[in-house]
Amino acid sequence: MPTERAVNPVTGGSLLADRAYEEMKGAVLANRLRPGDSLSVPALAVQMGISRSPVREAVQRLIHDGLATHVPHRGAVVATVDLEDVRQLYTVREALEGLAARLATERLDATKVAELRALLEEHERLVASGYDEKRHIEMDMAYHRLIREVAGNTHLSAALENIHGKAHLALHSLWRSPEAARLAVEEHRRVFAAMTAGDAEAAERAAGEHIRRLRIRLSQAVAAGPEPRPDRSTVRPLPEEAAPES
Amino acid sequence: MPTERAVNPVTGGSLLADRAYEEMKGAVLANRLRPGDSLSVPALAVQMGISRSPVREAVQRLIHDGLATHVPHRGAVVATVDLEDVRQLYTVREALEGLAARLATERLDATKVAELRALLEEHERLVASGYDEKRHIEMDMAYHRLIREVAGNTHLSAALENIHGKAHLALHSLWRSPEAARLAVEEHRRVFAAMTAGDAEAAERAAGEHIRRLRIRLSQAVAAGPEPRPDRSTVRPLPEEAAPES
DNA sequence: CGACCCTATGTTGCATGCAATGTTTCGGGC
DNA sequence: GCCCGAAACATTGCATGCAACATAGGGTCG
Repeated sequence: MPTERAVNPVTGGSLLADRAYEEMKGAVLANRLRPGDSLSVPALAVQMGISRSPVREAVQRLIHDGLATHVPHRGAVVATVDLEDVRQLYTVREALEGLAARLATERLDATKVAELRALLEEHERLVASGYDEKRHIEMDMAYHRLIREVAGNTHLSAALENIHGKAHLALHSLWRSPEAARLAVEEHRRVFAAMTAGDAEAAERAAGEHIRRLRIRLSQAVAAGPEPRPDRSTVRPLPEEAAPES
Repeated sequence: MPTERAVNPVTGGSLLADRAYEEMKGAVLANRLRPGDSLSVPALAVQMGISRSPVREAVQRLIHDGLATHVPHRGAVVATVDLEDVRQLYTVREALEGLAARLATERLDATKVAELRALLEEHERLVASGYDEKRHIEMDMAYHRLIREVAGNTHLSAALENIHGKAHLALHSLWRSPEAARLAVEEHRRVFAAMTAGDAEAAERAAGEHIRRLRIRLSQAVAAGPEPRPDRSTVRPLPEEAAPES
């Protein structure tokens, strides 16, 4: 008995399944739900006050995205990414980001250059003025997103977006570092330079190099000592950002 | 009231949703369902003698795979791929197949070399002895599949598999050619040579080149005169391979 | 003859019931 | 105290009902 039904503005925007998906995905990417946490369809349905159908759909999408795995009779669990996964993920990402940078270089126009520069400079200011994990990640993602948008290849974008999601998940459980943020921006700057110089080959190399270095730094950090990860397996209420109880 | 229920051997093998998905995917890839054909959930459910739930799930997976698109209140339709899609698809595929070839080269062992050689030679025999569209496509897919299997990168495989599906769909609606089959095998042979020589860089280049040439040949063929494609939009019974009515 | 409204039809997304199946736990026997 | 069996429990996948909504088609009125 839903108190009120979300209206469907034709282009499925606020369908329950979508909202459930977005909410859960957000929780996973924001590390509010951690690898190993169980995703019980019935429990989540009750929590969100909706039926199991849309929740089931959302969970299946998460699984399809590689953000969760399906454990036969124990509900789905948030995916656990190990170091090998990360290596593989970044190997693919290296090739794809390189390609994106090359394509983007060939399609760059003044408007996009300005947007890229603005993003980059804001990111540089951010990193220079202390370390804000959340903001850094946002800026980083925005930068890469803009590049693949400029590249203008639907299928490349889709593939990259998948990789990004999983990579993001990996970062959460394995690593975080202020120093890395600085290096990331520096490397972004290098890709930007090659792109605005119109050198597609160099842009491709720089972008690939950026991801490769990311992978190496990540491996080293993990080898040195992985983040402690408290193991929990029970369902908790989705930790809200700040939720007035209704 | 299903006459009999498919048993679930834990590792979801013969679930109704899976079977529906496989059946529909097969129909699309085999061109029995063509771009533009409508996929009505209720109709398909009746056809297969199951309820709408698993069918709905299957259709959503197809959409997620890019093999179908969602038209708001008219049911889903088999995706239509135009030339631009193909170009984009093959651009990405070029990078990924190249990467796969490089990785595979680094992990090759005697067993895999033998398997590759066997596949290749069978393919050469096939092409030399006339043209069998179906068999050619099978061999081609098997070859690429084996390479990405040897490459041993889960996420790369997943990405490539997606691309493959859509590319396959594109080939059906746009193109077929005996000459192309010959060239494909020849280029496969070149990749194989580089791989067995242990030259990962050359393998990557050869694989990329293979896909790039494919893309070019495809574009030219389409420009010269696309295959006639009868437009149909009604739901027909899934054309069975050879179906005794029950 | 054309524009318009109104109904019939088809699709969609959600809720819910249910049987099969696997897991976990708890109690009893050794 | 430990092992084994059984029942309670949770999850799963499928079937089905249903109300909202959109489109198409036809009949009517101007």
